[in-house]
Amino acid sequence: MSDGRRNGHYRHFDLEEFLPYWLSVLSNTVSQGIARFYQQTHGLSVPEWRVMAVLGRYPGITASEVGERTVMDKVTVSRAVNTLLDKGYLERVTDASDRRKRPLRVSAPRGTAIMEAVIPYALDYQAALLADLTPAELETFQDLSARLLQAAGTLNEHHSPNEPNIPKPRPKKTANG
Amino acid sequence: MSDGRRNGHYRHFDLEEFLPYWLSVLSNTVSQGIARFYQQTHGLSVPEWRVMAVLGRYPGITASEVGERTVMDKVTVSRAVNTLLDKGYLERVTDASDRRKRPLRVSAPRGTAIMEAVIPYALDYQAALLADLTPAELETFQDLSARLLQAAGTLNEHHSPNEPNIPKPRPKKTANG
DNA sequence: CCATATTAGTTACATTTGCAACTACTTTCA
DNA sequence: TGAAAGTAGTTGCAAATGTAACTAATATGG
Repeated sequence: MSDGRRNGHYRHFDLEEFLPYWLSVLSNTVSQGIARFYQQTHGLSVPEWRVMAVLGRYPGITASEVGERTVMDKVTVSRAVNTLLDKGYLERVTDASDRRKRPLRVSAPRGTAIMEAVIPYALDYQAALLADLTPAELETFQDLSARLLQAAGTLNEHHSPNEPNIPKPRPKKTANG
Repeated sequence: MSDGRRNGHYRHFDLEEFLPYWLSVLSNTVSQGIARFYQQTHGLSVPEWRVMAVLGRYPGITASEVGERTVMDKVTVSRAVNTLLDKGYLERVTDASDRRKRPLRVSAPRGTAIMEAVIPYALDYQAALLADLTPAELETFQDLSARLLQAAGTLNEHHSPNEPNIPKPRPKKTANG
């Protein structure tokens, strides 16, 4: 029974129990607390925070590499990087052997100071979130998440909508449903 | 050790292992496939799809109630509802005993047809995502998610940033990561 | 009853975001 | 070599989103 009907009305469907929906709610709720912190107290947007975080860990990578690691598109990264440069939180040079590449790093005192303020808060926040879970449960959760992510990834490659039935109202990329 | 330092540089921090971040990546990846489907083939945005879904299940509720059930704010709901009315997928009346209230329902042939097309796809997509998990694992995942959501909810109420240290660069609400 | 507060829903404005097109530079290969 | 193709990053424009301010209707309390 995959035709969507059962006695004339459509198959039972509860948004609340629909995986994409409640993952979205969970993600937004979990992100909210920490995001509000670094936004309100340090003026960092989510993309900015992500850029700082990966550059803290991988100094000298380029914007493209930041994008790969953070799953953000290059426009988002570009804008975040430029804002952070303006704020003095990042330094940018030019790769002499390939002048398209602009390696980035967290700047000497200012950028480092921000990270030293935000990271402990982020780790404490995460610890508080996970306080109820045993280490085993956390590991299970990570494992199951990883498997779902894997499944979603392969599904999205192969399982694209067969053919649009409707005037194609302008393709989208965003998601959250 | 919660001061963020260790030998002069900040505490080890991996964005990839940070709960808010990877939940965001998971949520986006999982949502992408199904969202692309109903967007490209039926012209529904994420808020529109959510509105249709809850109205399919709870016919006759108002926009406010839709907002509560979908965790979307009233402006988003209002706009989605008006678009859906324009498209002929919803019907709206006025509550005689309280004329502020405008009960909504999925419209007779057109709205129903959309739902009959999208719901089976959504359920099949979810089934494909979960195909690798045993029923027990799914239940575990739901349980752990629920506990995380609960924890995040209470954290967000009580654990607000103590006091902004910086010129408050324009409060935000959005979150992810 | 009437002033005030509250609730449902919409509108306005400012930001954010995303895709496409663009510039600049490098690689490929004929 | 040098034209074509590819890569790094930016910019322009249009759509989506969020906050606050608004209208309309109802409830409350003196």
